Amino acid sequence: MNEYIELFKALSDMTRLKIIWLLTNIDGKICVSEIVEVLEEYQYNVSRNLRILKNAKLIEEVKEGKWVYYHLCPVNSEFRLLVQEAIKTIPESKMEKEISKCKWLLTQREACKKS
Amino acid sequence: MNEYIELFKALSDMTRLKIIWLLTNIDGKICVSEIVEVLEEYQYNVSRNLRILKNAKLIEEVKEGKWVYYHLCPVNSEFRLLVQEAIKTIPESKMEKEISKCKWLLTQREACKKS
DNA sequence: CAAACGTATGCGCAATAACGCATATATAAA
DNA sequence: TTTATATATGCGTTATTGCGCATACGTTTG
Repeated sequence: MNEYIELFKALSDMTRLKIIWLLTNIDGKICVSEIVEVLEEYQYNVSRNLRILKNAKLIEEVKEGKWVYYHLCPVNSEFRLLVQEAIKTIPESKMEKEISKCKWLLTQREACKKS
Repeated sequence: MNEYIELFKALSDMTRLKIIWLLTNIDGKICVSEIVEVLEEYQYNVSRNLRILKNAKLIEEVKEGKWVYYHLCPVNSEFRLLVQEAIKTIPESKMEKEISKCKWLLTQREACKKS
């Protein structure tokens, strides 16, 4: 049972749920400093919560130079799939400020690559 | 967002998840003393956790004489539906002892009514 | 190599949650 | 009306979690 408890515990924190919600909705990867800016949260808190999400096997990290990108783990069970679908139903209106800021950030990121 | 957090928090405790799992799987109501016997947990802990589940709007109570029966709340959102489906996928093997004992108890309850 | 940038983490404190115990309340049975 | 049964809850203690701060670590850039 502990895996389920750990998953629910990981999701029962505002910062962490927002991170997972972001990753679910942008359907891609995002790095620590981007999350920091999007959520307006201290870097050390974001890092710590990312670790908790990683331990709960919700996200995985990919290092790219001095950046660490995080993305959702591939779903490996019906249980996880349904929970992820549930999170997907959380309406954008509850996260409005964050998601718009995030989309802008991702645009910026693309712009950087091109220049 | 707080409603989602509260729901996940309610589910991130072993006793509470077991209670919800039981209610989901027996698809009916169950009273406090039955849960106490099934989960082999102190009565006051069961009562307290039932209150937390009730506050999270996961369960409702129905008083019948000196007994208080609890059952799942009717689902009122896509989110809640998916979470409930997720819990349904938690295999019986993880709760084997509890569910068999529970089924026996419910049989006993029926037998009591008839006699 | 030094400085700058991005990320992670150890430490200590404060808030919260869990739990054991005793007891209160409510209903039913004797 | 006393007693027994079922459930709930206040109190104090302990365990867990979250967070701010300082700082360490790793990579890149100058």
